[in-house]
Amino acid sequence: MFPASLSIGDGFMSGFSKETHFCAAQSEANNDQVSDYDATSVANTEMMMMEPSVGTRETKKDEKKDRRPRFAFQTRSPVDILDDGYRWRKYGQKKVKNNNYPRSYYRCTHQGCDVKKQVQRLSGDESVVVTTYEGMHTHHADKPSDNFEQILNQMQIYPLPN
DNA sequence: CGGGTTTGACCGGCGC
DNA sequence: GCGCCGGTCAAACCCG
Repeated sequence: MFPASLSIGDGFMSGFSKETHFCAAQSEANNDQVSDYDATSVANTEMMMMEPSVGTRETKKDEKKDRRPRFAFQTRSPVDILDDGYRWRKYGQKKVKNNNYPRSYYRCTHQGCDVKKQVQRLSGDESVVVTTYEGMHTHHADKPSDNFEQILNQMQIYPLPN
């Protein structure tokens, strides 16, 4: 399972700084009570979270504010839209190199919350969806809590430098 | 009508 | 400087 994640690694990390750390964890989203969305047909989720790239690029005039946490996790799911309890507005879709499938860009619609995420499906393995979160939510999800939200919450407690 | 998607244009960084 | 590449804008469009 992880050879796969490595191969896609340089694929979807192309937009990130080269030396972004990331460690891996596994979680199993078992959903006995399916609520109202069929995006819960998630078999298992291999997630890796990356630390906010520390001091890697100071090329421009010292931008100290741009270090926002980024998490990426990949999910084996037939659908692209993983409903995590937040409301997203799509603001772009691009085809990236080395991938037949487009990458979608979403932004959190909550006011004052500029969390972004991008969703990309693997070209080699179309059953895997890579979701990348960028930034922290300044509010609570408006959907009732499920596995997803709890996972995200735990991830976002992670310490920030500064 | 209000909010979310679609889609090509636009833009900035980077490598040559 | 130019062109590629990834990310964003925004106008049109869609849909409840």
